Amino acid sequence: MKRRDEILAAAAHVFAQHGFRGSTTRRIADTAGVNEITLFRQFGSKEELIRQAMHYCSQFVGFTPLPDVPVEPESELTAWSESFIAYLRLQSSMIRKTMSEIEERPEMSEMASSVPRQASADLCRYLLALKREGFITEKFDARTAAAMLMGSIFADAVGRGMMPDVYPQADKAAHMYTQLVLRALGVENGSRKTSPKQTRRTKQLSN
Amino acid sequence: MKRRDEILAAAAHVFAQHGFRGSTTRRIADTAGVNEITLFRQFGSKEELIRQAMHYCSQFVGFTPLPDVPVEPESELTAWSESFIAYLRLQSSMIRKTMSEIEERPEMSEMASSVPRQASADLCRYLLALKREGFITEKFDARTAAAMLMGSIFADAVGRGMMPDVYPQADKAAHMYTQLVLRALGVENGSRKTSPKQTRRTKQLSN
DNA sequence: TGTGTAAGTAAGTGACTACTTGCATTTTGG
DNA sequence: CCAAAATGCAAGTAGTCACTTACTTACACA
Repeated sequence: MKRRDEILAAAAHVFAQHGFRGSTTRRIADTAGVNEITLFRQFGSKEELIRQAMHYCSQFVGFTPLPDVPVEPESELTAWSESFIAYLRLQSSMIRKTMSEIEERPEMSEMASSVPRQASADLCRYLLALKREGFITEKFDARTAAAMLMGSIFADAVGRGMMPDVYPQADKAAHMYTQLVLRALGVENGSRKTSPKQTRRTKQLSN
Repeated sequence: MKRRDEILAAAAHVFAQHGFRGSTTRRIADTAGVNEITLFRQFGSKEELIRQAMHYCSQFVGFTPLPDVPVEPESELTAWSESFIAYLRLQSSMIRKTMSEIEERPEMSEMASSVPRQASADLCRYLLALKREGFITEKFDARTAAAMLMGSIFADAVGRGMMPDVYPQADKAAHMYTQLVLRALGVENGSRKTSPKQTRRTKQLSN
C-alpha cells in the first residue's frame, strides 16, 4: 500500500516533468527507488500506471469554498481566487503536460478537466447569487465573467514562468483579477444596490 | 527552396500534433512526402529542423494593429481581440506543445513567448493611451488589465477544445471579454470623461 | 516450520529511434 | 546539353523503449 503510493507519486512527478513519452519506466522506477519490474507487476503497463498516478493526484484538490449566500463579495471571491491560483501554480507543470496530450490521450485530459469544470460551475453559481442578493444590478453573463476570472488566473499560473514581466506582482495577482472582475460587474465596496430577492434560503437566513 | 518550405511546414504540423519526442523523423518525412534522409541532409538534425520550423511559422503572425490615438475604444479593442484570439486558436496545438516543453527545451519556449510579449506591450500602451485621451478617469493598473484580457483570450483559445461548455459562444467570446474589461476600466459607450491631455502627438492631430 | 506474497536480479525480445554510408537517379542552371 | 546539385534507395549502426521470462530473496502470518 505504502509502496504503491510512493510509486504513484513518483510517476506523477516524472510525468509532470517529462510528459508521457518522456516518462520512461526506468526513470519512474529510479525516482520511486524500486525495480522497474515492480511497476509492471503492480500496474501492468506504463499507460495504466500513469493513469492511476493522475487519479491519485486528484485526491488532494480542495479550494476555499464559495458561500451559497454572499455576504462580503470581495473578500469571499478573493479567497477563492487565491486558493485556485495556488492550486494551479502548484500543478502548472502537470497541467501543461496534460494539455499537450489532448490529441494523443484524450481520456487523460478529460479526467484533468473535471477540476476546472467544477470550479467554473461553483463560480457561476456564486456570481448568480451576487445578482440574487442585490450586489449586482446590471445585466451580465455569468459564464463569460467566470471564464474571464478563471482564464486570467489560469494564464497567470501557466504563463508566468515563461514571461514573468507581463503579469502583476505574483502574490497580489489573484486579488487584482478579482477586483477587476467585480468592478466590471458593478460590485463596489461590498454594498448592496437592491435588497435580496426572497427565496426559501434567504428567508430562512433572515429569521 | 520550395521543397524546404514544404518540409518546414510538415515539421511544424507534426510537432503541433505530437510534440518534440513524438515528432519522429520518419513521420515528418512521410508528411512532407520526402525521403527521411533528405531531412538530415538539409537540416543536419531533428532538433535543428524543428527549430527552423518554428521560426518559419513565426513569419505569418500579424494582428489588427491598435491605433496610437484611440478614437472608438470598443470597436478598436474588439478588432484587436478578435485577431488575437483567431491567431491563438489557429496555433492552439502548437502552443500547448511548446508550453509543455519549457522544462526540457527552454530556448524554444523563449522564441514562442515573443509574440504574446509584444502583444502585451501593445495592449498596455493602448490602455495607457485610453487614459491619456480621457476615456478612463479611474485609477487602474494597465499591466493587470492587459493580463486579464490576454489571459481570458488565451485560456479560451487553448481550453475550449477540452471543455467547450465553460466558455461563451465562440464567435462572440473576444467581443464579450473586451466589453467586460472596458467596463472594469470604466469605459462606457465610447464617450470621453475628460478632454485629452495635450501631448506633441495629440496637438499635431488636432490641427 | 511451512506457505504465500511482494520484491529483486539477470537476461533478453522485438520494435522503434536518430543518424550514417554508398550508390543510383532526377532536377536544375548556365 | 552537360555538369553539379539535390534527391531517392537499400542497408546498416548503436542506442532506447516497453515489456517478458525464469529464478531468487525477504518477510508476514498461521
